Amino acid sequence: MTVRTRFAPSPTGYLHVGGIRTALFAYLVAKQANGKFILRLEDTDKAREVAGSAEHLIASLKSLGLQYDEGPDIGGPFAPYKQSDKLDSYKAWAQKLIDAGKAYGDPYTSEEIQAFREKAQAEKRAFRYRDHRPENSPVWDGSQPLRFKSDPKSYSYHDEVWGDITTSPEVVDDFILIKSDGYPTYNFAHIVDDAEMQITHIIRGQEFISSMPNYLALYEALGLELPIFAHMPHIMNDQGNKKLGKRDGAKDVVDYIRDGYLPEALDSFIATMGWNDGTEQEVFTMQELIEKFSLSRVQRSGARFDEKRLLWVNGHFIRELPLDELYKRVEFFWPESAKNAQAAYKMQVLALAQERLKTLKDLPGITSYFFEEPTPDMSLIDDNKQLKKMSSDERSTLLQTVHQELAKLEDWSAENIQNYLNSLLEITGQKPGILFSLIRIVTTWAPFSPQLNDTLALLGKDRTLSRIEAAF
RNA sequence: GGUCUCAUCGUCUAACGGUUAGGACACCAGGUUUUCAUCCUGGCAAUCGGGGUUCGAUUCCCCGUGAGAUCACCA
Repeated sequence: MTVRTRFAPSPTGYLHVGGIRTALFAYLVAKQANGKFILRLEDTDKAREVAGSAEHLIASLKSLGLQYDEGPDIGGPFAPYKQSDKLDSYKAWAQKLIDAGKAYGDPYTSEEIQAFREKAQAEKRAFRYRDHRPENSPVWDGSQPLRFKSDPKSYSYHDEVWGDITTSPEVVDDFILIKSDGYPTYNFAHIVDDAEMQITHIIRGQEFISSMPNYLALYEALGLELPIFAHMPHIMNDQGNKKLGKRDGAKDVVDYIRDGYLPEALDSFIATMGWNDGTEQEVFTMQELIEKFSLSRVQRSGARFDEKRLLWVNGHFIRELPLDELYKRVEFFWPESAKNAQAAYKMQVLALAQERLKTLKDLPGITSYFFEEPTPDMSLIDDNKQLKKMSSDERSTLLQTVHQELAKLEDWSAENIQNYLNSLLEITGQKPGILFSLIRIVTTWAPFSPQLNDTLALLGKDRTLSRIEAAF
């Protein structure tokens, strides 16, 4: 049997790392079994729907390389992949339940139900709809909610990450199958869809565990075979006291891409929050994730989101990238002033910047002086332990000597510059800490830069000399 | 409150009865004749508490404690 997993978000907003992790795991399970990964839009709550979010969800998945095999925009053998397009199908399944006496119309108004709920609360007992189940419910005409007629009993099932779970009878209740607006609830629709779409693994967030008894009751009533269940622990906010949510400022995953994070870094980082392969490997390529991932090694406790670690993983992947590949990735991250620069020159700049990048967005900050004349910042000299001791005259004299000597240099290669720089130490009688720092600062006016000889070589003789001269 | 669940360095985690409790991030120190980064070396740092079971518990059981999820005509 082909493994078929799905990611089934509701189009009510963006996707943060918690949501994308569920999608990633579902993707990995499908791919490692040579199966299919399906995207299904659960848009049954018209009030909460946010315009454009379906497109945004799709873009988010794609930006992390989670390409699905079937989905609302690309179709597939079980189309449509959008719940609002298949209302008739849910009605047909509901009818089976009605015919079997397993579903009935709910005669109460929501105010009445609210009153029941408050009464139960006041009496400090759990509210259950089925305690108020009407004797003779009206024939369901679609204008009232359709409820499932539950049979309180204990259920046992296996969860790939939580193991064997047994539920108690009191949590089974008469939940709503179809709302009075004609749309099915998640509780009903997802079961119908998963069955129709032949989904083999239900991989979703932990918040659904508590509803499992109701789902199990429904599978039973519908005569459906149980798929494999795997509930993912939540990713927690950085205080570790709550599941990560949009209210805590959980970022949209495409914002990470925009901020210069690599998709492969995000995938590796997200996968290793709550999962590891049992070895000491810390980062994984997508290919490795597909090979090594297993639901049974998914952690049961929620992991906290640690941005510092993400930053490290990202830097790691940036350094691993071949230069020409990195060049393609940074296309939109160059400083303004690099716009008209030659590709070959930019490539050389990038080579020096590569190991310094934590995110692609850092690029302008560490390369701008290769493309434009830097603005002198005297605090760099004043704050330097050694340089601040020199008078400006001494500094000026030293720079003039340096200028004079470097002007003689014919072969402006990094290697030759290094040799020459070394002899300059003898000529001037200065310590490297003073001489090299000074040259570095006046040629870049940046708090840090690559190795001096590389920097000067790339800057070229003319620019180097004129920047030194400007600092006399 | 009911139900379900979780608990190892600050953080992410390894250990499925026997280890000096391992790795990584972060942090600190040193090295790579200047800075930043990289890289290398070293350091700091953990089994929530209490009872059992066992020759031996991070690991199994019980009780606490703390934490999370959920209790909608939301998904």
